[in-house]
Amino acid sequence: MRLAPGVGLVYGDLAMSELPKAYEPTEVEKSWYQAWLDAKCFEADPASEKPAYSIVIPPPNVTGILHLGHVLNNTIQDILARRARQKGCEVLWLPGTDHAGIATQTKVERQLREEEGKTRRDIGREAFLEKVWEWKEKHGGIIIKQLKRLGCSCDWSRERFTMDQDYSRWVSQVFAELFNEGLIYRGKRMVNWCPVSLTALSDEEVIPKKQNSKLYYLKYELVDEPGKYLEVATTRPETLMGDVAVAVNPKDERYGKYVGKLVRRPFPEAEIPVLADDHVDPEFGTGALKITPAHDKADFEIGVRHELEIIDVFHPDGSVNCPEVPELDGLDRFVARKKAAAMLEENGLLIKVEEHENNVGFSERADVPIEPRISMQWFLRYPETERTAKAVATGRIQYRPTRWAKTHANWMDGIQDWCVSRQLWWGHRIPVWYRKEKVAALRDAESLTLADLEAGDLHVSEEPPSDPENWVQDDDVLDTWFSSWLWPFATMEKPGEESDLVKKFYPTTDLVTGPDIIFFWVARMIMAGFRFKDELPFRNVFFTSIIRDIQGRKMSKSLGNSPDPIDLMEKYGADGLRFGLMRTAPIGADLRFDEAQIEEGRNFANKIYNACRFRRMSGAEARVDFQASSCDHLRPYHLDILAKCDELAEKVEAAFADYRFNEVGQQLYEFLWSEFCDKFLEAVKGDLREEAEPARREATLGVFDVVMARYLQLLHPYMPHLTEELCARMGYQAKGTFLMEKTLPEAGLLDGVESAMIDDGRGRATAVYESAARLRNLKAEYRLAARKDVRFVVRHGADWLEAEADILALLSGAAEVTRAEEYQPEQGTPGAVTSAGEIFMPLDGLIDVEAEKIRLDKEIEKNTKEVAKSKGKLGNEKFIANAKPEVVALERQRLVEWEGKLGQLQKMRDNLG
RNA sequence: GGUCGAUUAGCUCAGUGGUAGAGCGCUUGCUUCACACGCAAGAUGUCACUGGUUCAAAUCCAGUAUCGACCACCA
Repeated sequence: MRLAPGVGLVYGDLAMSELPKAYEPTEVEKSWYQAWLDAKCFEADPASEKPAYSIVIPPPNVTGILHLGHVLNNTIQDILARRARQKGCEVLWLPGTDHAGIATQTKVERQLREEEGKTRRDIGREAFLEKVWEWKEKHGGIIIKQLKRLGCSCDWSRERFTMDQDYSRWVSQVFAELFNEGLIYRGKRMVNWCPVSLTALSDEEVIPKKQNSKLYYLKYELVDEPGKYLEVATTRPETLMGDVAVAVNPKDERYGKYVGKLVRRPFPEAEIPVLADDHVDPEFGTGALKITPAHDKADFEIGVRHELEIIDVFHPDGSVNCPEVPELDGLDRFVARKKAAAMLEENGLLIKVEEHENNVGFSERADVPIEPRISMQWFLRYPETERTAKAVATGRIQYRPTRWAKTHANWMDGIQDWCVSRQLWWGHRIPVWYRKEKVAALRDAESLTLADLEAGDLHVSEEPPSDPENWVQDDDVLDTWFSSWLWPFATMEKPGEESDLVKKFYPTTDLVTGPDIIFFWVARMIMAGFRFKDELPFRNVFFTSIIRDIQGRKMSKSLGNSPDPIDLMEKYGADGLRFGLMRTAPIGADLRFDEAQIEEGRNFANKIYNACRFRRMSGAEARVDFQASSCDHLRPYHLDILAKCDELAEKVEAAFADYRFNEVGQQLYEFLWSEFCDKFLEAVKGDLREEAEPARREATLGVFDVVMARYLQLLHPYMPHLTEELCARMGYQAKGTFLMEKTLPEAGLLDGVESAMIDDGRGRATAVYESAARLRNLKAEYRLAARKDVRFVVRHGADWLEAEADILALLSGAAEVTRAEEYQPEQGTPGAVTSAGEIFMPLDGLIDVEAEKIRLDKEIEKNTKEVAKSKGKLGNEKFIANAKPEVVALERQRLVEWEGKLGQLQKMRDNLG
């Protein structure tokens, strides 16, 4: 049965008291999400008068599936968005997905291989791209659906994709603009080449990994002095065919005499020079370095300095390309390594092999060692680096935690040009066309310049040439991040027109993302924002924790240690998952995921649900108009919980202001469980019975409702579905309206109530709660915890004792609590000194006098220690002089309490003889 | 090698000068008319180590150890 949104959404006409004992989130969550969508609650109105609040989602890979990192990240964004709505903002949370060049293409290629046994080249560019689009249509919606399941309040009417037509136009236009400015250029450079994906990669896509390698010591014969050798050490003997020199440090006295001489490269045989270069470390290996400019970044630079030849000995796929050495030609580079070493050994040129740990750069996607390789690529010299560095350094863009600003600064400091071209097909094709008859020359040109453009041989623009038959487009596509860096504004408007959306919502307010993509994305977005909108793209960046497994390992598919969030949601509810994760997620440190945390979230949802269920058993009509200031029957427990609720609102506000999401969660948890349920509800339980005095009953129902209604609103950003459900079901929210759209009132629940009355009530409530705990403890010590017939007798009781005696009895599980100032306890009667008075538990001889003596002695000892400690402090002149006045006052008060209690305990003890 | 971070109960984590905390787990007792996804009571800590500053340090400073991240790398 599906009713109108607002009331009885899921459980139909069942009264709350007839509901299942345990909260069942699944259906509730789905129904409310649909109700919000139907009512267009998430849609942003650029024409709104309200202050703007905006976030753009870090777009997940279009074919990706939800993992815990997404859950954490998007829950935080949803909390921010929902909280902003409650604070009266017009909220735009703009969602979308990223085409994720290599990742997606790799998946489709794998499918093609598995299903049809073909490669992308077999079917051609056009057919392949069709397949990718098909794949995107089929799998692209998954992560979006999963985000909806989580409860994300994104404006789905504005969902974007980095390969949408308008978005693509932005990418091309930006490319053309930067080319015209000379910031984008084409050149033959040493790049990180992935031999599996067959494309160049940016430095950021290379992951250094520690490897146990071998260091081969080999020797080159001196041409002039046959029989004499120069020894070198290398981890890569398979590149030997590309060696064009041996380098030594100019300061190295051992080798000075060899500089300028020739040595013999064994295969293919050649004479190569020995030269001096500062880069060489005399301490490492033999102090002599073989130079392979084609396959090592440092060697390449040495090669440039000494004008050496570049000999590429690999095919793009990493196999050896060296017909002169048929033994190695065609072998995979790792096979060739062993073979080359064996060949050296046969010739007596291998001296020794040592175990050696070194760092090898791996391709992020394909997870194989990258091959440094010379190739023709497009590069970008970053724009606006100074403004970007400054904006972060000065805090104009606020990084949280702030220490990431330093990481940002370090990267900006040593920033290298960005290789933006990829030899892939899935992505934004580089918007460069070569005139047909000149294409060969232009493609091989060492550089392309504006002169080529002016000569009409080159076309660089977001618009294809009008006479396409005369042109050939560049084969490469752009790095995925070359589109992502435009995300904050390219999602909001078409190129060349300022949209209402941008006017209202740009720059965005908060960005929530992982610190692992500061370089990939965050820093680049700032540069793009400055360059193309002349404005920073966001004001705050909140970096989330990285989620690890319980052993501290990164979550990864291959380890199988990454729980499926959908399973967790089915088991614990989306709200349970959200709350459990948020309550423990540390700010600024890694999070070790433990499913027990999520279970806690579910249990918490159940607790709230049951508190409401309990309330509903006492009548369906909600007292939403209840005013504490005009109620004559407020009891201490009412005042206490109302005050705590107001305090909660303040604490939550303060924690939100600092983005301390775990603290918000903790405060919400403690209030409901420890204060509201354990104390308040237990104290006023009797008032909810039908036979209770009507005025008391009304007051308690009223207080319950206003506190719960306010509480649910405060909790809403964390547990949106549950709170919406309960507000509807409890009648706190009028039919057809939504909690999620309700503004958070500024007024406190106790506004208008005299503060003296509040203080008096809270004092009593606190005394009752504390005393009850002390009495329960006393009962438990005498193994009477379960007995309900215990009577307590109070001496020197507080003046309000009679008024609260029934509650004290209820909370301590006693038959009654009575005042008797002249009471003389029998020898051995256990007792406790509490803020409500000296309370005895007469047991008519059941108690062992000696046992009670021991118990009291222990307590006296403890109190004596505290008194001594406190006296020591207060007797210290420097403490009095230096400590804050309130600290001293607190200490004085404490001492008085300890001393009073100690005296009373002492008297009790004396009575026992 | 450089930078940054972490080290608090068996576990996951709060706590940032002034009485060591939460949840889970553990022990004991409760089928108490909201909740066993629960209630009550309890045990468990040289706050990594060594110095220093201070009347007072888990908290501030310096150093040490261990773990981790990032950056740069010696082939």
